[in-house]
Amino acid sequence: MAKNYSSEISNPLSSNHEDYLKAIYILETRGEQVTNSVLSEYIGYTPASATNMVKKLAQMDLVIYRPHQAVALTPTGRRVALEILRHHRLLELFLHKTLDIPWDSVHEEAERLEHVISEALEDAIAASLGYPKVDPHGDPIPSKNGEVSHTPGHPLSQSEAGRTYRLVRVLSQEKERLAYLGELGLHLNAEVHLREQAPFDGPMLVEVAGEEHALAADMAALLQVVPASAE
Amino acid sequence: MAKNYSSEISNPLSSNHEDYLKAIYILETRGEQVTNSVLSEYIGYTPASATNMVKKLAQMDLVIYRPHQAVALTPTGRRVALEILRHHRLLELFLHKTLDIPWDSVHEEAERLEHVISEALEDAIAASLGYPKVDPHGDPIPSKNGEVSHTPGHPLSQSEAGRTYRLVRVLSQEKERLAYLGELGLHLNAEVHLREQAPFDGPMLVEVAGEEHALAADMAALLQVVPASAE
DNA sequence: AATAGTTTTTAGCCATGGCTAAATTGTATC
DNA sequence: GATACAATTTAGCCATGGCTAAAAACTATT
Repeated sequence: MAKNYSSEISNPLSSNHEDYLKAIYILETRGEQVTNSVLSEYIGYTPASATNMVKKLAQMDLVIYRPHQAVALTPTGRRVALEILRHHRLLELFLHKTLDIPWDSVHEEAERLEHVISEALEDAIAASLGYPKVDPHGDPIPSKNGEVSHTPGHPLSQSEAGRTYRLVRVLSQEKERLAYLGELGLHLNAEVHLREQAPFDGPMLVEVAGEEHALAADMAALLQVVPASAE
Repeated sequence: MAKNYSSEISNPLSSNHEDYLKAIYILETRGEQVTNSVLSEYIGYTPASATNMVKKLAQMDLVIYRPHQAVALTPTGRRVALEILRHHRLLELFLHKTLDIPWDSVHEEAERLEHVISEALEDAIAASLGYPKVDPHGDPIPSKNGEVSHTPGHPLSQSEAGRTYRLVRVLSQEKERLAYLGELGLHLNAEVHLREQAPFDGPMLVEVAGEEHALAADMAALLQVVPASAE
C-alpha cells in the first residue's frame, strides 16, 4: 500500500477517499458548487454517506467543510486529487496505446488501477509514453507537481458551417457514446468537416473520413474542436 | 468490479478473499498441510482472523473446512486462486519486459494490480507478451483454463561441481534477495558454472558472466537450474 | 487415562463506511 | 414573519473483517 501523498498525510487513504477527492475536484473544475447533493449524486452514494465521508476528509485536512455549504478542496486535497487524476489519465493512454484497449473501455479499467499503482510505476508509464500531455479523450494529464495544462478548442456545436476542424477533446467517458463516436471515425485528432447546422439546435451534418453523418446537437456539444491545421 | 470467476460464484470476492485463496493454493502446492497456523502466519493475520475468513470461504464453496483440519481448495476455489496467480505472474512479466521494472520490484506491484485487472486486460497483456509460460522468476503462468506447466530443473545446491547450468527459476520473491542475485548476474536464463561446493553444506563457488562469487548454500537451494544447452 | 502443552475456535470488541429514517436547517413564497 | 418545500445532517442500523482474550479441542507424554 506504499503511497506517497507526501509529508502532510499520515494514514493511507482508501480508494474511496480518493474517489471522493477526485469527484470533488472534477465538480469544482466544472464550475459547479459542490453541494452535498451534487457530490452524492455524482459519486453514486446517498447524501448521508457523502456528508459522512466529507466530514472525515475535513478531519484529515483534505477538504474544507462547513455545514450546509459547498465543499472545497484544500491544497493538500487538491494535490491528492490531481495525483489520482494523473494516474487515471496516464493509465488510459497507456492502456490505449500500449495494449490497444479501445478508447471506450479504458476509463473503467483505469478507474480501478489508478488507486493501486506506485509512484515508480507511474513514472515508468509516463516515461514509456514520452511524458504525454493528454489522454485518449483529450483530457489533460496533470503534471507530477500538479499543473494542469489548459486545453484549447470550442464545441463543434458552436462552430462555423463549411469549415474543417480537428477533434481535440471529448467531454464524456460514457462507453456507449464513445463507441458510437469511434464508429463514426471521430477519434482524437480526427478531421471533421462541418457541412451544416440545422437551426433551433437541430442535428449537424458532418463529414468524417469521407463519410457523411448526422450528429445530434447535444453530442456535438461534447466535441471540442480547433480549426484544422490544413485550413 | 466486473470479475468473472464464472458461473458458480454469486457475489464478487474482495482482494482479501483472493489473497487467502492464493495463499492456500501456494501452501498446498508446497506440499504443506494448510493448517490454521501455517495459513495465518503466511498471510500475516492472526489465527483467529484466518479461521474467520476460512469459514466464510467455506460458505462460498471455495474451500473445504472441517474444524481442526487442514483447509483444502474446492475445484472452484482452485480456479479462482489460479486466475489470480495468472494475473500476478502475467503482470510481473509485463511490468518487467514492457516497463523495465526491475525483477525485484515486480512482485509487490503485481500484488496489488492482480486484484483489479479485467479479463479483457488480462487477455491483452497475455497477447502482447506472446502468451508466455513463465514470469521473470521462472514461476509458471497458469493458463486461462487453469493448467500449470511443470517447471523443470533442480536446485543448484544439489548439482555437480565442474558443470555449467542455466538458471530457470528462483524460489523467492524477497526484494533484497532478488536484488542481490541480480547484482551477481543471476537473472533468469543466466549461465552459472559451478566451480566447487564446500562440504557440510558450505558455500558454493560459482562463476557467472566471467565473475566468480561465493554463494551461501541456502541461497543456492533456491536456484533451480538445468544443464546448460552448450554442454 | 490423566495431564500438560499446543493449536484452534469462539466470543465479543472495534473501526470503517455503506444504509434508512427522522430531525434539522436553509430557502423561497405568500 | 409564517409556512411550505428542499437540502442537509444526525442518529442509529448493518455487514465486513481485522483484533484480543478465553474456551475448547486436539496431541503427546507419562
